[in-house]
Amino acid sequence: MSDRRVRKPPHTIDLVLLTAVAGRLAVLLCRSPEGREKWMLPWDAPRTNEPMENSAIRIARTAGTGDPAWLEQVGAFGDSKRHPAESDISVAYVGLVPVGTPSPIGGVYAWFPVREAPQLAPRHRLILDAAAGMIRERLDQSPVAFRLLPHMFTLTELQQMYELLLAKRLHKASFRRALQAAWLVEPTDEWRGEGRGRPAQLYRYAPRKRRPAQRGIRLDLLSS
Amino acid sequence: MSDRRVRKPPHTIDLVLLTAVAGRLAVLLCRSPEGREKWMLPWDAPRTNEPMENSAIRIARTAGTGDPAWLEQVGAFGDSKRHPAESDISVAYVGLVPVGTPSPIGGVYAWFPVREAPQLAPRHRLILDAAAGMIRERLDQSPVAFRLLPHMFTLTELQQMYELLLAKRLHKASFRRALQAAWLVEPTDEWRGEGRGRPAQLYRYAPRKRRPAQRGIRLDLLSS
DNA sequence: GACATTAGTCACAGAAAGTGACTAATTCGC
DNA sequence: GCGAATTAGTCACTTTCTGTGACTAATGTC
Repeated sequence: MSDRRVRKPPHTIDLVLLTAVAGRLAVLLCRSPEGREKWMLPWDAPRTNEPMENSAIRIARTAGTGDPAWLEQVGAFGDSKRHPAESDISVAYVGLVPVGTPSPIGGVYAWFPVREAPQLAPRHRLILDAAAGMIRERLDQSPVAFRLLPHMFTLTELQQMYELLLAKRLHKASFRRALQAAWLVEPTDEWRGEGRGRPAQLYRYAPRKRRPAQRGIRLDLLSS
Repeated sequence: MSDRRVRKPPHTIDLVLLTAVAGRLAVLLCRSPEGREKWMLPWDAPRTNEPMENSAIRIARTAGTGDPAWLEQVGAFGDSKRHPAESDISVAYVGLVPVGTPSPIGGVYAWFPVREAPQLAPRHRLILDAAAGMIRERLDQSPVAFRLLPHMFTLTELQQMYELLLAKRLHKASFRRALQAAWLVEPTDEWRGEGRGRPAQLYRYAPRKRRPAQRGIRLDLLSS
C-alpha cells in the first residue's frame, strides 16, 4: 500500500483473498494502520500503466500468499460507502488460494472465517459479501472448488469443498455421478491413507472438451 | 456527456442499453463527435457525489429511452484498451429497455443489432461483449427476459424472448412446464388476438416466494 | 364449412437425480 | 490373528424432471 497517506488516489484495487480453513471459508485481512485492532481488505493504488489485474496479483504477493490460483473482478464500488483511503471508487477483485498455502507470518495479515470477520469499513463489508456471493454463483460455471484445493485431492475432499461453498450436504453417490458425467477429473496412480479407513485414490483436475450442454432451461433458481 | 473534451476524467460511466428489435438483441449507440460515421456507447463522467448507478440512469434519460427496466453493473474496464475520452477506467453498466419503447429521435442515437454493431473503441467493444454475455448468464437467475417485454405479454412472446437470448429454440411444452414450476407468471383476464389463429392469454410477471431450490449440483455447464 | 394458423395441454419415453444399502481396504483394540 | 470401527467406492432402485410428438381449442381465410 504504497503512498497510502500521501495523496488520495483516484481509485484503488481492493482484494478479497479467500481460502478454506478448518471447513470454513476464510478471508485474508490486513491490520489497519489506524488502530491496533482494526482490519481491512488488502488494497493499493495502481501503479502507472499497470493493468488492474496485475495490481491485484501484486497485492496478493505482498500479502505473502503468492499468486492466487484464480482471480476475477468483482466490480467497482463507490457510492457513499467509506473506504480506508477515501478513494472515489474501489475496483474489487476476488482471488482463491489453495488450502495448505503457508500462512503469512507477522501480525499484519491474518485469515478470518468470513462469518466471523471483524468490523470493516462499510465499503469493504460490501465488497466482501459480494465476493463471497460471487464465488458461490460461479461454483457450477467455473472450476472454483478446484482452485481451493491442492493439485491432487481425494473425491471426499472435493465433495467437502463443494459442501462448504454451497453450505449444504451432498450425497456421495450423486456427487460422484455428476462428476463423472462432467468429465472434470481424472484419477492418478496414487492413493492416500489417512490413518484409519480405506485409502482414497487421488484425482487431479483435468477437464475435457465436451459438446456444449444442450439441456433445456432451468428457471428453478429464479426467485425475485 | 458534459465536459467531454475539457479535461480527462478520472473515470467514466459507460452504458450498454439493450433491447430487442426484430427478433434480435440490439444496443443503443451514440454518434461520436469525432467522425460522421463513428459510434460509441453512451457515457459520461460522474457528477460530484453522484452514485454510479444514478449516473447510468441519467445517461439513459439523456439518450431518450427513459429509465431502464433493469440495471446492473458489468464491471470496471481499464487496461490499455482505448476509451473515447481516454479515461483511466470505465465503470460499465448494462440496462434493459422494454421492446416498444419509442426510438430516440434525432440522428445522434440509434439502435444496432449487437451482431452488426459498427466498429467501436477497443474498450467499448470489450464492454459490449461482456454486457451481452452477462445478460445471457443472468437469464436463469434474474428476471432479465421480463424486463425486455411490456408489462403484459403472451407466453409465446416470452418464449421467443428466451429463444432470442439463448440463441436456441425451445420446445413449447417444456418451456411452459418449467415456467409453471417456477411460479414466475400469473395469467390476466385479457386475451389478445393477433389476426389469424387462436387468441393468446396475456400474462404478467408475478414471482412468488418459494423455498430455496434444494436440488443437487449441476456440473453440466462446467467446461473449462 | 373446410382449411390454415396459432394457442394451449397431455401423455409417454427416456434421462437424470435422490437415496439406502452394499462391498472394499485399512487401523485399532484385544 | 481377528473382529469392530472407519472411511472409500459402487450399485440398484425409486422418484423426479426433461424431450417430444400428438392432441384439442379458437380464431381468420377462402
